[in-house]
Amino acid sequence: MANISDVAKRAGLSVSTVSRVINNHPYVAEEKRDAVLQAMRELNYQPSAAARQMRGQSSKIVGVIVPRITNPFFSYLVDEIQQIASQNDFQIMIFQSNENKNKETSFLELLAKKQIDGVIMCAMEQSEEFIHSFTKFGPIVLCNESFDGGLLPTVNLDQVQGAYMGVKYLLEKGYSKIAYCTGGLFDGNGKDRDRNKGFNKAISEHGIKVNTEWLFVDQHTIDDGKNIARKIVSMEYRPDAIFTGSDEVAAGLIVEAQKLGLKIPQDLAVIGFDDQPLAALTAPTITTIKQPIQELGRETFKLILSILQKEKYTVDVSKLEMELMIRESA
Amino acid sequence: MANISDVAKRAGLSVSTVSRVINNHPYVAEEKRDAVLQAMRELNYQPSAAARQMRGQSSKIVGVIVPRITNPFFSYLVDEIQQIASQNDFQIMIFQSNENKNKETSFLELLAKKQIDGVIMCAMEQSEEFIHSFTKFGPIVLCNESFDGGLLPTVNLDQVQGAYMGVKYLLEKGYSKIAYCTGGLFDGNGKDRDRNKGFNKAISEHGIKVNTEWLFVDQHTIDDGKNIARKIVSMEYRPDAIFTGSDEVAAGLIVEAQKLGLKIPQDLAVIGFDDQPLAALTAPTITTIKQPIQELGRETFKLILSILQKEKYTVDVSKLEMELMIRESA
DNA sequence: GTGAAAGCGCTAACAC
DNA sequence: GTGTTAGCGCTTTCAC
Repeated sequence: MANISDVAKRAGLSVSTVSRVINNHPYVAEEKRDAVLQAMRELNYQPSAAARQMRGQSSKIVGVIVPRITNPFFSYLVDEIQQIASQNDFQIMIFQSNENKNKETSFLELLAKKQIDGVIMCAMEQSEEFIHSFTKFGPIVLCNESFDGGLLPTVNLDQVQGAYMGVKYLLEKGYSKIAYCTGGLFDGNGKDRDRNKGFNKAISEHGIKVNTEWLFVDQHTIDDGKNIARKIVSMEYRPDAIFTGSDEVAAGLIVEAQKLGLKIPQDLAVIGFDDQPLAALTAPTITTIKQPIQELGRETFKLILSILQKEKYTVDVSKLEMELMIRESA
Repeated sequence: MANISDVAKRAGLSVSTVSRVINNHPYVAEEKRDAVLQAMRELNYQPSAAARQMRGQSSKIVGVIVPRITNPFFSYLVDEIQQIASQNDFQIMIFQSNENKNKETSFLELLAKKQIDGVIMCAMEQSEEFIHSFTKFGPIVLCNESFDGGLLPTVNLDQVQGAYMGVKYLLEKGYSKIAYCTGGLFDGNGKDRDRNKGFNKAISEHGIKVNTEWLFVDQHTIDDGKNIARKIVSMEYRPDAIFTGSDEVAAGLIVEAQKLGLKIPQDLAVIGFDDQPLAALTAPTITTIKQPIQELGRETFKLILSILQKEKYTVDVSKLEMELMIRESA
């Protein structure tokens, strides 16, 4: 593999001139620039990323941490981030934390090792302080997640509004015995606390109370949804609607509930979250909250890019609105 | 950020000794090793990946090219590859070719730039010779795709058998007017040629002929499936079953065909491919061919790892069997 | 067993 | 405008 001095020799010039050409520096005579370009072509020269990194401290790679890439929300998000990164001449390195603290840490260490320039976190396991301590090695931006401390730059969708919108829709349609299901816990901190807030807001505005028996926490999968269906069917006093916080859970719930004799939405209205493709494929199709994934990905990447380039960038929040997709399940 | 000589100074030893410790070389006195380890800890030292790469020529990153990560088949495959890579202390870099030759090329160039050690290709756009020309920079392994030339090491599932299995099942159930849908073209070369072969084999063994009107090529998405449903409904002479080669296409087809008044499977039996989660969520649920994605990912990574480490590895083909998942749509 | 020193390929002062 | 050269942080001979 040819290196920079091979090119210099071939072009009859010095390595610095070659370097200038590679890096698009001004003040190189047109003809010499051409000579260098020609030599590069002839030798099939590719600058070594490793060497450049070592000098320039930049790898042109941004890391992206997701809980699991097989979750369509994240695969679409990663898709979007990758597209815009590639437009900006960056590669992305995807990492699945699998909700495991140590895995997350080992990935953050790539920042310290200078293998990546920055990290976009779409999931966090460690504490805010711990994660923040890695910012001395490079920028870390949170995507669709946040810490209360506000130590880290964040691009967030309005989850309060998302949940509020869905629950309010149910209430306005006349449902009043609303069950609620979340991927997190039903408390004031932790994951999905904003959605909890939105749910509570809609409920209390309507002057009704939360029935704690109808609260399902830490629910994520299709199978979780099926389990919920079984539980609901076995209840004496049943909810007439459920806000699930996940299309997968909603799908499993719908399939199983119908198998057990419930009519959707007559006996039980169901609202999902994300507007995944499957939401339009079940029978009945799923009414759901659509998150602006594309804009979320774009804004997040633009934000980290601006930090990397030491520019200022203000996230355009107006693009990040949730949308209620009304279908058949509610 | 501390570097190797900071560590050396702190430990009162030379950089070479530190380097030996980092790389687990023998012949380092126990106490000195401990001193080094201690100094590393105290300084919070992380060896610079860039510098190591430049010397050692290895980045511990394997690239993976997929057409699109949002396709569940590929997100599950990538998931699996990532898990096993991480067990072997490798990172993976995912790249979406989006069926675009230039994008593919720009990724292969990362090999030349030594940014990645090897490439797993789950999709190919350029010619076999062109891709093969990059192997002088590092190993390239094909995953679930192949070229006829056999220039590149490949891990393949038996697609002939997969399609044969599905079509034969339809024939044995008494369907005889079989439509066929493929993501590639219906020819002897190109993508999905093996599935075509399997389809032809089953059909001709049964002594029937292919009706070219019932052939749908280049079909991938849910919407494609819906279109096919409309076309079939508008036909005077309709097929009574269809092998789709994709769960997404099958799902779209099922939803739309029912909307148009067809009964599935009575009027039209449908077989998908992949056994994606959605196959169990539609009504009726989808009979489909399950590919051993996990094993495919594992074997592919093991193969490229063995080449990287200059060891011999023979792919265990017995693990790579397709499976017919019988549900309701056929 | 350990250390000194020569690079790996590149960039960026600095000198001309 | 262009060339010379000193490192970036690391590994690896080669002496000792």
